[in-house]
Amino acid sequence: MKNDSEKKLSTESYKGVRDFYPEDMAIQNYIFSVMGKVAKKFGYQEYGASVLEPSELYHAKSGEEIVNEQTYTFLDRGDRSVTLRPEMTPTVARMVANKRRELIFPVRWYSIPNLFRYEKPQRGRLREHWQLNVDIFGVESIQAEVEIISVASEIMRAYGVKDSQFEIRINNRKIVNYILETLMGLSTETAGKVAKAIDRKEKVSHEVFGKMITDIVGEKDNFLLTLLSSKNLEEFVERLPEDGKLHDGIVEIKTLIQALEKLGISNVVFDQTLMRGFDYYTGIVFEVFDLNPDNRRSLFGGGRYDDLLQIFGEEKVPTVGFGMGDVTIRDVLETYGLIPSQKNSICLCICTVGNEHIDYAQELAQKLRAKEVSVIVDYSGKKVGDQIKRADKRGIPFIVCVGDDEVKTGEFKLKNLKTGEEKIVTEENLTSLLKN
RNA sequence: GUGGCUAUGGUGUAGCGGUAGCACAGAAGCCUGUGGAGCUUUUAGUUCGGGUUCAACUCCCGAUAGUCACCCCA
Repeated sequence: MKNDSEKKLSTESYKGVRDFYPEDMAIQNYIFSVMGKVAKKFGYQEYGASVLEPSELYHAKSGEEIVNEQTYTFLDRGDRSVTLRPEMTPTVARMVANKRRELIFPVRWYSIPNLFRYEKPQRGRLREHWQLNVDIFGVESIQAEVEIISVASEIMRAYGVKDSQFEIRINNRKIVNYILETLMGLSTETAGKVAKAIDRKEKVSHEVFGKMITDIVGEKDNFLLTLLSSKNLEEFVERLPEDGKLHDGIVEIKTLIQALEKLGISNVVFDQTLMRGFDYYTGIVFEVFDLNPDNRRSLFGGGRYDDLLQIFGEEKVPTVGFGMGDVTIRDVLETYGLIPSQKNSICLCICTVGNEHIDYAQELAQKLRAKEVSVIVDYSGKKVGDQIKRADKRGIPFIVCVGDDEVKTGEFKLKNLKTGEEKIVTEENLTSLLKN
């Protein structure tokens, strides 16, 4: 029981998470439905899993720091360490590894899980978000990249974003890794730092970037700096030394660009500074980039990670996939004005004139519902004018009034609240009119 | 995690060391079988906790939340 000294409960949601009121939920559902529709069209099947995973799953792949400081991790009552999933990839890798011998490869799967990270929230970076994950397992050839990038492109188009409004940037981690580790002889750790620096190249000035590299490598490296400043793929290739491994990497990029071009996807560009984080990518990486002049930014991306299932002691399974966050895409759709207005799911409001007809109205409503019409009854007892006003405010397209006359004759005046138009109808043709 | 900025009815906003205004939204009515306008009435607020002061929404400190930059970005 409450008393005056008791503090009122806050109506705010938990820090960093969102409430979805019906209007927001409708948008969220729209965003998800487009994702699902496109993924299914490409033959991807939906899967799901619990938000809870044993913490070890992330220790195996991610660094200790990320697991300890940026996840929701706690002990359950049986002293097991549990983590709210911060990403879906380990989960899906686990699921694939678990059924490795039963699955028919290539496996095409998608999911739209909610993910958690324990971070200081700010705009566009919350503690809970949803992310479409699309992955294809078991394809070694570049066709997997062609397919996955097609899915990504098709989703953007399905939202109504024009090809001219975004571009797909691609790079090949094979080339970068080979240059850093084999040609330059850097340790895996140092190469990682350089990769991260390269990823930031676009954000900092030439001088600062040069200094960043010099600081990590220990001396000024003109070869790397020149290579990274290449304006296009041709220039990049010219500056590369003759080497079979590098050649293979370049061929992959060229093949991919040509194959996508043939599929009508021509907004693909090579970007030697694209890194996509660091850890598990082993080949082609890509990123969908918003070309909006006011707000040029990376929207989402993915790539090839062939070594992932190894943490489960399984042999490698070549995999290509991407993740697409709901917050970013929602922002883009808002910016471009691409969120369709949501239709009210309620089709009819039955207004009651006098309380004695409420039962009749309820029965009528029930008959209409049996025919799949969404209908509510206004049994407030307020004046008809008020009932209509409320129905209109709710965005309900049609009303009928039920009073003495209607009960007697069985005829109703169906009123369209948008146009104000009224039609006299019987109970039978009420359904057919409302279904249109 | 580090630093900056912000916090006023449900929403959006004024204001001042001395009685917190406005607009929209909500409720009631003008109008007991047909709405969208108008008018009238009305509900509702200084994020929380300390401090300075005769007096704090205002100044100071702390907490919380939001936001921006950095860090990180699975």
